[in-house]
Amino acid sequence: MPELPEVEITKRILSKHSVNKVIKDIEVRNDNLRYKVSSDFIKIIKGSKIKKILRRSKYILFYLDNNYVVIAHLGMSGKFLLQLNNSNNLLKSSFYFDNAFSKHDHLEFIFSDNTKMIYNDPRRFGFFILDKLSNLKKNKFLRKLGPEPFNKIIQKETTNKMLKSKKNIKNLLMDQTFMSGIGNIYANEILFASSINPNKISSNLNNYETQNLFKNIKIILKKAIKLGGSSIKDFKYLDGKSGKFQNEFKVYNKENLKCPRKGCNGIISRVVSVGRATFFCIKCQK
DNA sequence: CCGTTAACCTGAGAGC
DNA sequence: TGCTCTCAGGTTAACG
Repeated sequence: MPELPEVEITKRILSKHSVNKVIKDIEVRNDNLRYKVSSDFIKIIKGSKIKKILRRSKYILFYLDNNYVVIAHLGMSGKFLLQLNNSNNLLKSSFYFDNAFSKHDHLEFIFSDNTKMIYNDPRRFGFFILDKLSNLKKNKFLRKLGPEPFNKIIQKETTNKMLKSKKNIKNLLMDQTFMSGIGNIYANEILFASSINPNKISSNLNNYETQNLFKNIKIILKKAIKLGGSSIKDFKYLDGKSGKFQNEFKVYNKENLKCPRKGCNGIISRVVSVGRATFFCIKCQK
């Protein structure tokens, strides 16, 4: 489902409702996620309190008071639902399908105040693993992640890496070891904003293009977070509201439409690169 | 080491 | 209606 902005929004909403709650019990309805939910998952978590929830790249980290951290990834279709005490309805506090499929509610975290946090994931590409707080930096998944896009001090180092890469720039942006958090939608939108052709080989970018690209990475992601992320298909969040950034898409899913750039009357093309739909204007993205 | 491909999985929508 | 086909916000093992 989600890229950095959507995961950030999910994290914020979960933080608001689940921090400082004690996990009374966990019901694992289906442990067959991308990685099998470990057999001691319940044992270790049960009775602990969620101290804080952070995001790293597209991962959500639940810091427990027993020195363990739950590392969750939402894959393509994962989402959280919250069931609050004072309501019979699920608070639509994360991305969900309107006709939520209870058959894909795989994990249910039951808090001591009887509110619930449910993990729903039709495609089951998401996963939950546990690690000790002291081991977090060495964690198999977290250790290979590239820097967060908002990290100011890494730009020089990242630029050097970019100028050495023979990958095309779109695939590089989506490479989580290069920089973490950008997925298919935002890679397309960032490159349009930067007037760079997604097929351009990274090492061929000039100084202006790299500077401009870094600037637009921050602008686009910040704007997306501000607008509550992108809700495509019928994903919604927070009391049934949708994210609003999908209304700002310039090229994603805009095949054959007119290029929205002022003065450019090109047509948006769709090509497939590394198995992912790539949208761009051949006229103004060089 | 590097870059690309296939695979993991379910559901929606298009076309017949 | 129902079948088949394609596509979907991600990651990674395996391959050349």
